Amino acid sequence: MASMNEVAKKAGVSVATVSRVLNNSTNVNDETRARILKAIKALNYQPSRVAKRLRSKSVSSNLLGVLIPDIENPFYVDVLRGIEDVAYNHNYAIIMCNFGQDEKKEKLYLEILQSESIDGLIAAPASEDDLQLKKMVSDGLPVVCVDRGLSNTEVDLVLVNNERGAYLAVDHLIKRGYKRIAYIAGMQSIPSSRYREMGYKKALEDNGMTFDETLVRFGNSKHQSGVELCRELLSLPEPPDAVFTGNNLITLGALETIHSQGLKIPGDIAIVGFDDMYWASSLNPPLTAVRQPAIEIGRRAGELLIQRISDTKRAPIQMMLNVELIERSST
Amino acid sequence: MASMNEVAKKAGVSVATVSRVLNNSTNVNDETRARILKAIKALNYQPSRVAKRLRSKSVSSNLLGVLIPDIENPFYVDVLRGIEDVAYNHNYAIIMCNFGQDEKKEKLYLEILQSESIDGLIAAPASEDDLQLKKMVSDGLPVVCVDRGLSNTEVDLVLVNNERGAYLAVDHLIKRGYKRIAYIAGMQSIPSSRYREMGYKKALEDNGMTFDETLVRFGNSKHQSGVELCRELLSLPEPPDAVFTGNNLITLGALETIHSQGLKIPGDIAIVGFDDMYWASSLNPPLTAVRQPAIEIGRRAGELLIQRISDTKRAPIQMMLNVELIERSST
DNA sequence: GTGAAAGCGCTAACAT
DNA sequence: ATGTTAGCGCTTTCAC
Repeated sequence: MASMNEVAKKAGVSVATVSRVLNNSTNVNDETRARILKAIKALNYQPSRVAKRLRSKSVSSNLLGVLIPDIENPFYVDVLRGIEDVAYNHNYAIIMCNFGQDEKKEKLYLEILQSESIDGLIAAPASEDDLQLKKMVSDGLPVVCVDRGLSNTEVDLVLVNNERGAYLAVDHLIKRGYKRIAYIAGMQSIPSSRYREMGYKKALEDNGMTFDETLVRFGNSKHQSGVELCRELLSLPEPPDAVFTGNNLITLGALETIHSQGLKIPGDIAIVGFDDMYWASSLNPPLTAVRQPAIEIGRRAGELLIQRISDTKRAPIQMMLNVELIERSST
Repeated sequence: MASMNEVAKKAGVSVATVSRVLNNSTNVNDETRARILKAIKALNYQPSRVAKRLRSKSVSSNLLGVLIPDIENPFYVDVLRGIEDVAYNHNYAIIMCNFGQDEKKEKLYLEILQSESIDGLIAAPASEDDLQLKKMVSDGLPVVCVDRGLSNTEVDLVLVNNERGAYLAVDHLIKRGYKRIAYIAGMQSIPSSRYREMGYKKALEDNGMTFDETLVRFGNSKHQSGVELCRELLSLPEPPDAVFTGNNLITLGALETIHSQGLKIPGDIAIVGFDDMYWASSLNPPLTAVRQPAIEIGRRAGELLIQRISDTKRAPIQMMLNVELIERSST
């Protein structure tokens, strides 16, 4: 890789001038610029983003960090796509860190990200009380959270009205006549799991139904937890007649259990999941689900971040996007 | 962020010594080391990976690039997870670039990756003739390809026997009595699409069936192409009685079309897809599919890459992993 | 066993 | 309009 020095030599100018044509581009003779451009072309020169980043924290070095809990979850894949969309348009590269719901891994990744001198970070932290992340925020790193925020810390945040989404799902189930509605939740430490629980309870309450705590189970947000918790629920003396699942992966897991037991949906048991998938209509049966606009969440987060990078002072904003219930045939 | 200089000052030594305890760790007085370690702790010091990278190409700076065609495709997500697994274990961070089957985007990403001074790259290039990537390889960047290689260029490559996978699928269909078997392929420029076509043809031939070119359609490897090409096929004067789909996304798209037309699977039409998904048993109907060990592909590629980084000379190796046909109920 | 100093590729004063 | 130079944080000779 040719360096700026070589370009300068070839064009018979100093590195400063080369840097000028590459950046501000003001104040440089047309003829000189042409010569430099020619040298750049000839040497196939590409500026080193690394040197640039090392040199100045002040100037944007075009690197973003993305920290997500589980790349297996299609929801986060979509969020990622949204982010990537805007990153690409602004010439940012992305360091992607998937911590797989593992806090130790998250910690290491946060360190790496910091050590890489990223310009900004989009994160869905494992916990609201993540000290390390909080510190990075207070140290001035531009951060925007998605899906979950940080307690007692002002950060940009984009998410969805989780309580409302759950309410929609459970209320729908009740209106269809289901009486024993279970909730298979994700990790209890994740705020969205708890907001969804609130929506679940509220729907029960508003419809004059009593809350039965044996019907709600928290897991680890992964596929396998859906499989197992659903199995537990079904083997209850008085099993549920409907289940509301806390995310994509759990839904798929629960479906697996239900099918393996030869149960009919919705004849024997109904199901509505949090998180829609475009192929949900090809599931058996077509799945009724609460849809979050995942790609848009990612896009908004990306825009917010890029904006914050250039304006560190702006007050943190919190965007709550709409959810909707997509009714298909599983209820 | 504290710098090495500050640590040195605090410990009353020179940066060289600090660097020593951080790296080789040879030849440094125990008492001095203790003092330095203490200073590091006190300042919460973390070495800058950026400075390290800038300083020496010789020493590993722990950054890997991953270039994939489509993060929406669960196959690549799994490959990515495999890579990430081994990267994490070796303290490498990953710059993830998803070019979405767009060659222009791929080009830009390749430039960025180079400019970031990555230690190595895992790529599934858009084309076998990717000049830019070939150049990076010949310039000495450690590269391992997954899913698709590079023509006339020696690179490590890990993939699957695509021809065999397709053969398995189509032969299975024929043995079940299907007569008009269509193939909805991905992009024709992707080698795997063509190898799968070869397997398709071979199975036909081995079973004494004639090849009908109206039954094979190439698309862009995305979901929508599955939807549309399946629709075209179904509206043929003499529609197929079975379809073999070229990847995950296409399968889901085809399923969507079949369901929307109210057709029964496998009564009206059978389907077997390339690429299995763990939730394929929850599809309607449970899908028969050719399984590639995606996570393992990623893991192997990661190992190969890390190995190559430390030994640039080793002869390129090509790993072909096994595929298997998972029979469920869609045929 | 430890320090001084050069230099990786770049930007940003400051000079001219 | 262009050049000189310091310095970002680190590794690595070469001295001592």
